[in-house]
Amino acid sequence: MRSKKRITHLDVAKLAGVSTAAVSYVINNGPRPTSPEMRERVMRAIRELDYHPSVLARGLRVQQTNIIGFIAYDYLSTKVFTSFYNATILTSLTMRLKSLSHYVLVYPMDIGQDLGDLEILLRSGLLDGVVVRLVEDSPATDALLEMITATCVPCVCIEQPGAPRFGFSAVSYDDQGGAFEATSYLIAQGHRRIGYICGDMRYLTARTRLAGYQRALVHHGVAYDEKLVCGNSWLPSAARACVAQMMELDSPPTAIFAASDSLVFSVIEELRRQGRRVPEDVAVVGFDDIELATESIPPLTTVHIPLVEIGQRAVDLLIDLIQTEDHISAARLEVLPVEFVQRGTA
Amino acid sequence: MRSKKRITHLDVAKLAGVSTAAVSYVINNGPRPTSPEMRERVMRAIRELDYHPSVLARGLRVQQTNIIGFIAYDYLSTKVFTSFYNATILTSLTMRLKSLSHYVLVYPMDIGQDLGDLEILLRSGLLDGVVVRLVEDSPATDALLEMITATCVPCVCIEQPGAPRFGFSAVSYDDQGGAFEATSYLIAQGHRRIGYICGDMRYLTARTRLAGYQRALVHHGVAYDEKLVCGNSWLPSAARACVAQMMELDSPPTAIFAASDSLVFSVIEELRRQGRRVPEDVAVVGFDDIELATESIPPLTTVHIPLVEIGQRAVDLLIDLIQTEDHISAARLEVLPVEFVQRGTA
DNA sequence: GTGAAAGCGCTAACAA
DNA sequence: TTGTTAGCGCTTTCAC
Repeated sequence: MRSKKRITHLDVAKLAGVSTAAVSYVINNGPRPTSPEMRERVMRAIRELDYHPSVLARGLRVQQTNIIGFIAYDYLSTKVFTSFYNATILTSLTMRLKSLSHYVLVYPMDIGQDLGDLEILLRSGLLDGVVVRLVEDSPATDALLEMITATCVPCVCIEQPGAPRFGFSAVSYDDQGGAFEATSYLIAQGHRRIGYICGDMRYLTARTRLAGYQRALVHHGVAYDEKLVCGNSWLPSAARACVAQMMELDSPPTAIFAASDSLVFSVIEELRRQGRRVPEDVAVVGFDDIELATESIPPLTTVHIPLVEIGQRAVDLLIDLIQTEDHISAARLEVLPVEFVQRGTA
Repeated sequence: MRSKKRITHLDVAKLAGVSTAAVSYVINNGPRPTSPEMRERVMRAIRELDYHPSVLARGLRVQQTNIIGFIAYDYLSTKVFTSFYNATILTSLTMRLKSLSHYVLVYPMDIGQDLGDLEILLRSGLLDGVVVRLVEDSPATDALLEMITATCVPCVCIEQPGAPRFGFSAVSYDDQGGAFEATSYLIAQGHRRIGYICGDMRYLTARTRLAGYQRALVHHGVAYDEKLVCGNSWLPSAARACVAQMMELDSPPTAIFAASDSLVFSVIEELRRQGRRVPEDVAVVGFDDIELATESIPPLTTVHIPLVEIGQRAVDLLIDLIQTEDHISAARLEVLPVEFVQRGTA
């Protein structure tokens, strides 16, 4: 890198006794054919010198770096990667991109934060494209999307599609369908008093799941009781408080549907503290299917989100977008199905 | 990026009626002084054209990209970012580097995996430096460090220092001291039968904490009983099994020290399942001080690891290393203190 | 089939 | 004080 003089393709060319162009053709398998014999000479020289091309020089020349940005746009950027969603998606993106010889540059950002720094990055030419995880649809998010549009950097949204007018491709999952199915399951089990623990309602996902819950009630003719809907946070304390409150109702719930698995753990904890058994006294269903869901006793009945597949699809769409030169390929909105997983808590 | 022609410093120079060099001097505040008047003209042209420099071109020229790699070298790279440690460190690194106008490129890697791809990256000139999180000290890790050394890319290790012969700077924390203190605390509370739930013993940290536990016993003259040491996994099921087993001993533990907070949750769960109260019947202490530690009831007594500070220090050391041109500045081994936090479980 | 050379956008040494 | 220009290392058009 430093100190040592860098080996360039010129060194390789000299040693192999060919032109620099030839070296390039060999390395890239084109765009011009090369004789096997020259090929061999070049390869040997490369090995001998331990030559490694400079991405910078190549990038400058071809205007492409094979680096993709992951923009995690969330309320608390300091917690961004400790969140199950972002961590799982980041992992999935990284793996998929690695298999395509691409790298991932992470860029956490607070919702509402100044967009200037990100714009500098996007306009710097460092990134071939970005995937941005969206969690809501406020004006701040619109502003972000607006800015990205202006930079002309290929972009795919994840989890929440941006406003349609931006025309970005997006891959999300069937949040409402999952909530509908989970609730329907509980109804089918004979439950008529079903509590719903909302997550932080600033998140679109929390609202969509609530909508699915409500739609299921209506669909099956079960009365909606707002006393059975509670919470506005992803924190354990909030879930416990909600449970405590609900169970004091004259007609307490016989089942509880929580907007996330981590919420469910607290729900169960509080239920047990009150001496109630899960699922015998109160059935519980979660959402997410986090890793620990199968580890708990009993294992969680929940809704599986295909986060890994989401990351993979996002990568595929993005790479596609980048390759179709006039990247005006129609925006694709993919909504992956979720899967209700019946395990031990309901 | 594409489609639109890129605005270059030449455009700016023309519009401002100055030389391209002048543009560079203004943008970089040097290395030559510029008259305020010209400065103003250039700045205006930049704004007018909405000019953004190309990192690629700049990088090629100055051999510096302001991109740092984060190599997460662990057993299961597919789980890498869902781990509390990596996620927290990544966040900390990213934030610190952002404040220094640097970017982070993530590179998860399985222990023992082929090093070829990483070498290509390191030799590509894309990265100014790397911080690598180490969790053990096997030959595989040595091989990794060997390779990094050969590439001459500035490197700082995190959590575990590499073998001294590589001479890398490292920032870790006082694992053994923390375990010693936690155990000593329990002894001071009058406990003489203290169980220890090991994590996955392939991790150096699991072994070091065990050593701290043992040292504390010896130091305070408490008998060591190997029947009180159990486990070889970070999974909840393992912790529960250990607790179940220990509590059946003729002389069961009155306190349990677990190698991680997540383990503690399972310990408590199992204890409660057996109808025992925490901390009245059995005191419990964890390690890590994860976010949920304060959210549980009762809140966890645990050992706080300054992961955020570790990330920051690593960044500072690395940036320092990069800037001291002849980066042969002596390796610095920093061991940050941990903090025993007495809360509700012991 | 192969080589020479232009140029990607920038910085900094050299001139003036 | 400011302008000119030679590269950084690579790809690819153009000429042979």
